[in-house]
Amino acid sequence: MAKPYHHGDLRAGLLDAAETLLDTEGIAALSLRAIARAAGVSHAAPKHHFRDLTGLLTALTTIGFERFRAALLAEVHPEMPPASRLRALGSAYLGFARAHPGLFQLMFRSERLDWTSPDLRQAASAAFAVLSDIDAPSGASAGPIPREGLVRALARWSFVHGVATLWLDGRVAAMAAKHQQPDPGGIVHDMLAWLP
Amino acid sequence: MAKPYHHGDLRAGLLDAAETLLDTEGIAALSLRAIARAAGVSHAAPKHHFRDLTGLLTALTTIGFERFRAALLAEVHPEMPPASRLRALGSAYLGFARAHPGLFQLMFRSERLDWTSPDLRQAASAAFAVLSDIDAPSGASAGPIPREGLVRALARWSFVHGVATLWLDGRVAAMAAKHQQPDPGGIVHDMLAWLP
DNA sequence: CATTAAATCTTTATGCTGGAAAGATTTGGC
DNA sequence: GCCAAATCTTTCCAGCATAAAGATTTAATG
Repeated sequence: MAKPYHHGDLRAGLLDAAETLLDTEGIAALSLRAIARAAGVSHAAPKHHFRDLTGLLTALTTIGFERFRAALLAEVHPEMPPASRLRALGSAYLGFARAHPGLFQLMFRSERLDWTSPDLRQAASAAFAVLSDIDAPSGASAGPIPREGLVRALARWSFVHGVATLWLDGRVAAMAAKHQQPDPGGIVHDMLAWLP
Repeated sequence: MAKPYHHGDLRAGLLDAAETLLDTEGIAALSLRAIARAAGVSHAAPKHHFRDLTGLLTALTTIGFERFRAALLAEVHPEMPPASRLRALGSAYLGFARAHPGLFQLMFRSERLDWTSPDLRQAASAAFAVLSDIDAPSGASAGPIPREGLVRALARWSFVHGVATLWLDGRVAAMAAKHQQPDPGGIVHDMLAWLP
């Protein structure tokens, strides 16, 4: 039996291939042609499912934000005291960044995303809501937060995000080496004590 | 008088052209050919001054880190009380990111840099030293910092860097809009109060 | 000053990329 | 069974990075 003309579920196949490629070869290897090759189709086939490379990466990133949100929610439980919730959330944020560095880069530092996509916006917004709703985790995210709370939430987010970014970029390791500290991972863990 | 065969100082000309292109067209427009065109030479001319595009961008980024360091040092004065120094430094960090977003992106989120370059490493290290030396600004950066201080310094750095990153990416504005707050810049400013 | 070596820039070529257009094949509605 | 739509391939164009070879200018040496 030769390869059938129709793939079956090329859309999912392309997203799968893209993620595998992202994990194995890194973000720079994410070309439309390479993804199509990995999925076993011609380089023009993706056109019918995604407008262009940006469209494909935007879809993949949307999935990434959904997984990110799930990873955060999995670590936060309503019965936890607020301080523990905060620590758990920060730890989950860093854990996701470390477990899926390629996806994390795509989500936060890619210039090839279409941020006008409603799906992407919604997924990203839902993930970030987990962070800002930490003081009221009982689904009270209906109304807008007052300015003070927003500033606090953004400060927390900035801190954890900064840690994740500098860590993934190897700055923490470089700094630790420079000051003769052997355990960058432990340092990152200790940094969470400074979470606002 | 026709265009002379030799440029005179093509190395500086290319770096100039690259920075102009970065400021006007954004980081995505930084192709070797576009830079060469802007400098008025053939696309193979840069080869003699930089090994490849990575080499050129690495040199430009090195300059960026030197300017970054100068911008930080310009705002910090020994006679300031430590708390003021900290605030001033954070403010200068954000100010640089806002004033030179393209350069900032190149410095912190580009995959096309050669981090084995001694020049780049030295420039980056010197810039970061301004941040970690804040508690002892009198040039006492000779020896390594103890672990506690390193964690604290990295925490501060992570926070400011996270703020800058989320700000430049438009997340602060998006979050502010979602919660009906009109002034993202003011929010960013207020976030600095949470600096560890 | 003349000659030669080195430095600098251009031309040419290869192979990758994204994207558009047109053709081939299969599926599904009628 | 037939036609339209969906899906995939082939072909084509332009831009990119990089390498190699050639042209031109500068500099060094005698």
